[in-house]
Amino acid sequence: MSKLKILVVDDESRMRKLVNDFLTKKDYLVIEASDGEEAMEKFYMNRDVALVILDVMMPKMNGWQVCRELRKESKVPIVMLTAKAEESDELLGFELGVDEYISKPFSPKILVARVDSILRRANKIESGEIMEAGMIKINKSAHQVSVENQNIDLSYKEFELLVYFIENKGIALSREKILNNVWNYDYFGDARTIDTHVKKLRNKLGNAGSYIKTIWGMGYKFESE
Amino acid sequence: MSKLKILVVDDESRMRKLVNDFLTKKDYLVIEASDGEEAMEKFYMNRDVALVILDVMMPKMNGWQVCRELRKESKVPIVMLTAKAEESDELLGFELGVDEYISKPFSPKILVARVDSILRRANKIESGEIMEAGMIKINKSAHQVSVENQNIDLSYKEFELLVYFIENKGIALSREKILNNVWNYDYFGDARTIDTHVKKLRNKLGNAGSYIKTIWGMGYKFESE
DNA sequence: ACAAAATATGATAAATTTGTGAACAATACC
DNA sequence: GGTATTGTTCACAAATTTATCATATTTTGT
Repeated sequence: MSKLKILVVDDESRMRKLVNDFLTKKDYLVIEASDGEEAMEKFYMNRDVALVILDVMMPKMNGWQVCRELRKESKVPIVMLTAKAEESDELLGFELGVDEYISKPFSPKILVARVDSILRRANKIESGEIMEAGMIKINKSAHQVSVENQNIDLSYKEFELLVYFIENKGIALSREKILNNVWNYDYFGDARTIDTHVKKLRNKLGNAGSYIKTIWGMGYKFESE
Repeated sequence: MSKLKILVVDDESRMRKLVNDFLTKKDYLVIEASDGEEAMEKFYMNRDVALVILDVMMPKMNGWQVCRELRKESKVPIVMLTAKAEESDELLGFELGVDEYISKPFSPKILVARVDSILRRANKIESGEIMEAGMIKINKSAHQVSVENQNIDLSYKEFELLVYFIENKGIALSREKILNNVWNYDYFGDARTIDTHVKKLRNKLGNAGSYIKTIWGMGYKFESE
């Protein structure tokens, strides 16, 4: 399996280097950004980022803002680094969907341990990596999908699309958003191509096809209940 | 959706009660156990436990042992409570597959926030902010509306209109204003169109339909009381 | 109570959006 | 190079939403 990408955002280069070193030692691939804007750019360019480490105090766009922006686009796990351990800050963080909250100064070992823990929990690391949604089971590493324990064949794009749907279940997804995430962000094709893929996917999924709901005038939504 | 079960394991009944109270307030169903053996028993009896909160220091079987036992059986998220904040302990915890590590004394609010966060991540909790107005609940990201906990289907325009009303509740809105905000600003149609949409909305909202008040000679106003 | 004005309602027409099948293009596979 | 598979585009039918209009009902001012 290829290395997992981690995006480290901090304005202090010393801090970035420290974190980078420890994570690299643990065989992660680290991408750095020195401010919020750069972070968002790098994130768009690296859609397969597995986790983001975010400093709260930064110029231009602070950590909370970056967090909010990221959450509009993605469920990627977020670890916040903060100087002061204010309880209200921490609560705000959890509301925004922060996954972990580490106050400076921290032990790099702990940081790495928490990163490991989050990624393990997010099933990004090894562990068969099986996603379930209703009667659909997906083995991501084996690129295998089953419905009611019956294996089905999906093409590459169909598979990607289904995974994206399931990773964002319960969320209404516009065609634009789907294009940006499942296709490359610089894809300029017709958004209606999604319709065709959805049709095929629904067909191949059989009974589970109805999990993909059409939201008229808006896009699609996956719901397994 | 039914309540999520949380198993709280601690030998101090005072602590159990404290945690229990806060979690119950947040609408979780709490099961208590006062030592490791009882914890395992209760866990076997309640296979649908969504999360375990575990004190480290306990007689008979300490927290680490319980953790190990649980991990043999299940991937249920585990939160460890510990008196001392020893780094080595924490590292051991992560190795054992502990999801979160909170050192005493802790703020109950933080505990609840972390529990929420873990369950949200585990996809047990529907994510996304929810707007409420009287008996109406709106999950904007899911593009879903419920009245008295019963989901209802709204068309795109109806949804937009309702959101606009609720975002401006208590404020009298002229037709012109509504057109400019819910329709495109360059829409030159009949303002009477709104009447029709309001009618449909009131209809679909059922009992909550009366929240949309007519202000004669002026427009409409949303009020949920 | 009555007329005038405004809103509610129901039916219907118009406009949009989506589903679908087929053609075409790109890519991977022998 | 040829063939099979996958991905994209397009056109048209089907589905759904939205706008319009005529009519009924309600409100207001006198």
